[in-house]
Amino acid sequence: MLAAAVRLFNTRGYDATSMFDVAESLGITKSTLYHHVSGKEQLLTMAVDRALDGLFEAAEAALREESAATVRLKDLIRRSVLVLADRLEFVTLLLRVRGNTAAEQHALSRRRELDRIVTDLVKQAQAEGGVRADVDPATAARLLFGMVNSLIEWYRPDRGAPESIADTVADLAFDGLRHRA
Amino acid sequence: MLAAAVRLFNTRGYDATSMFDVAESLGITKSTLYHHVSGKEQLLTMAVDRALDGLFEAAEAALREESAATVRLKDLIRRSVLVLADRLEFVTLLLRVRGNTAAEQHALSRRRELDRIVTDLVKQAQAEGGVRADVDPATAARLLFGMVNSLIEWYRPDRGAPESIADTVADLAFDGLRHRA
DNA sequence: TGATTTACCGACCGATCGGGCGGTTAATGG
DNA sequence: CCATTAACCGCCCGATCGGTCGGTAAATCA
Repeated sequence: MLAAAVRLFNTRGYDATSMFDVAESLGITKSTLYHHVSGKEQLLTMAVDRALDGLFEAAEAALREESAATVRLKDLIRRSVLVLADRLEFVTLLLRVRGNTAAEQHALSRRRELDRIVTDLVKQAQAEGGVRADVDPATAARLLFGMVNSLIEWYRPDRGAPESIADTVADLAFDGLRHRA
Repeated sequence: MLAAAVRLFNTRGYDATSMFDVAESLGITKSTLYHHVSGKEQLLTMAVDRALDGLFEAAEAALREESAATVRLKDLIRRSVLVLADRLEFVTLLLRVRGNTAAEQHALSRRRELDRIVTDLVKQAQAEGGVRADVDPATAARLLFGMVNSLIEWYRPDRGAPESIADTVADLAFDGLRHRA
């Protein structure tokens, strides 16, 4: 049910999707839908929470590792890509939230916390000499996850296994496009 | 007037912004607004066209250069960042269009054409040996512009000159995060 | 000056939306 | 077998939306 709603939210947009549309796609009436969920915003909240929980688990797992910050950073990227691929539709919805309601504001603040985690990790990796120090860590973190998050715009399960995409992304992030002899 | 509308569209979302909101932010009534524009969708169309025109000009200027494909690719990235920064709000709106109306479909198809241009350029750069050949050119193009396009999520004029951001992005894209001795 | 155009407004319309209410059928459990 | 609960529906509501219309004030032009 949540999945059906999220699919509609992503294709038509959250505002443009009516509760009637959601109900219809499930073969039930709007009244019945309201018997199961408390309202439209709850569907949104459940969906973005599902996305955020996955991303936080990925981040925490990467941070827990006992390896150099540079290695943990690369792993954070890889794990994030896997979550993106696994919970594609939920993360898609999350990344489109603009913060008009209290629930959306809360989602945005959790996203900012993720941003802080990544920025800190970049900073540590720079300090230990694994990452070039001539880029602002916050800028690097944002560009990095701009690249990762772009997956929601084009990734489809038939375009390769998540693991291989994750490797490509992490590899490209660290070594760049340039050919090396 | 267009600028005011686009600003509202970006902060509250296109669907969530009423024509009354747009009129109010201009200090006029809805009727007066309709005296100047033909409808809500026209505002959208004008805005995304402004963004697309800029991006196409950037792409064509980069393609016109008489240099190696690798250099042209790097320049395309740089020029695109400059357009993003210059027409930030228009591009922001463009990148959020989901294709529900005919006008939005048209915008999406122009975006896909840009994608093709970049993919082709990556392919040429790989053929001449300037870009590593072990990544799928379409994937590389999408990740690359995922990174570039993420600017709309965080770039603010006070966060550095567009030119320096453009250099950072192009540099990171080609050489990666890794520190080199 | 008089005529025409341009900018502007208030009032209104049909459609759609999120959500609520009262009631009915189907399942469950003692 | 009966009572309780869960799943379901038709119908309705108040609010809001994009857009229209008839008309007025101000600018422009002959």
